[in-house]
Amino acid sequence: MSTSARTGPPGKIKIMTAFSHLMETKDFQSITTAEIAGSAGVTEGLIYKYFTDKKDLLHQVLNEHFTVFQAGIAAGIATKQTCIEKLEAIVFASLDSYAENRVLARILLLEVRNSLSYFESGAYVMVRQYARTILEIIREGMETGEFRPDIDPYLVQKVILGAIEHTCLKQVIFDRKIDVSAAAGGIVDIVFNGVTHHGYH
Amino acid sequence: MSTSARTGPPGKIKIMTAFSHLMETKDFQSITTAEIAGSAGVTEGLIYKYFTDKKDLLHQVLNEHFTVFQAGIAAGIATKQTCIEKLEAIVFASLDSYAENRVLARILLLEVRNSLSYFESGAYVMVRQYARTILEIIREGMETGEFRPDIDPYLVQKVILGAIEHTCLKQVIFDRKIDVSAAAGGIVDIVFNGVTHHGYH
DNA sequence: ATTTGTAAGTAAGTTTTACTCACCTTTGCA
DNA sequence: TGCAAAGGTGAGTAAAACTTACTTACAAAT
Repeated sequence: MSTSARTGPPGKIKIMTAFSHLMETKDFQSITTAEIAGSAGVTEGLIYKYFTDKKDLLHQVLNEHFTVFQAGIAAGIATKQTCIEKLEAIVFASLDSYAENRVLARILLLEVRNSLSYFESGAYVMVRQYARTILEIIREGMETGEFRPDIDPYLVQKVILGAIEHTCLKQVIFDRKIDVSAAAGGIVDIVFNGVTHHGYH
Repeated sequence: MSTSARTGPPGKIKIMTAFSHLMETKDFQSITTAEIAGSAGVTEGLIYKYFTDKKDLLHQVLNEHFTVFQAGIAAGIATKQTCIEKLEAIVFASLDSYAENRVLARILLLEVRNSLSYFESGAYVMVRQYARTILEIIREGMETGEFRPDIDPYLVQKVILGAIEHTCLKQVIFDRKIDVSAAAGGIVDIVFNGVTHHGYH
């Protein structure tokens, strides 16, 4: 939970932790640089010593949170053997991270997408890596025969990512709880088995 | 394509069309009120005669686009009989609308979520209605036996909505084309049939 | 020990931008 | 014809993001 900004001078760490804390209750737009500086106990100008932009601060804080997120995902799939189990673990770990870390979820799902600079940031590189991990598991599953050979792996990836994100969206926006187990189980059931009856093909 | 802001005085229409046009190439944040006014051929103050806020302008423009979107959805499902067909039509029509109207897609998928005022706007009421339509079709399908009775309809709704949105996301951000038919077909195939093999239950 | 170079931090601007307000102008209509 | 109301203007304001010139701490090298 607590932002461990190990790297950098104390001023930078104070700014990042203060900002991250403010993001728990307010949206990015309505947090002012004066507020960040005041809350961090530094002067406003110092922000621009370490961050090119207010948005750069946002992206660096996201980067930090996402690093922890990535580690959680990696730990979640480490012991799993089958691709089905791996994807289950990723869905669960993702939902769990968003549920546990609302700042991460809010930044990633609500705040960064609107500006192009995000897609040039280091944080986005990590997000791409995360998405690629999912894609590769799907591909592997198609090779091993766990998954149908006639599906488009990119599309499956998008369905899974979209399902994860959309499941959290309302909860993140309105500060509601997420039943992680139920949601994760439900999502993988739908994506793996489909919603129609089968057995009579 | 062209924004038909039938309602209201000419100044209001000019502002909305100008803003909508600007949204094709720039993101909300980087469009200034001066730019909007200049592009519309009116004075800056007039914006605040018809819109409480810059964001209110965004929401009203979204409202307008979404009205057309809704009509497209309604037309898409009108002739369909089964729930499966209806959902297919909705997925197709949604993807098609986002592909055809990038401004709608960008506002809805990238720009509005970050502020709470959106969720109090009239545009959001329409979006909720759209989501509810999907939910009701799923429920109906469960009753008729088209869909499994043991699924969570809310979750299915979120998977479908998430899949639609995430499929468009990259394309909307990076201005790429969407193969609507392929994507729609792929999504419904995954959600209806699942990605694993079946027949041996 | 003194110099020196650099990183950390400050404080007072500047500029931009969303938004306001007092004031004109046109138009329908009693 | 008068006049209220709606449409529209333009100068001004406040706030917030960002700059810049400056000071302080501090480590290493001479």
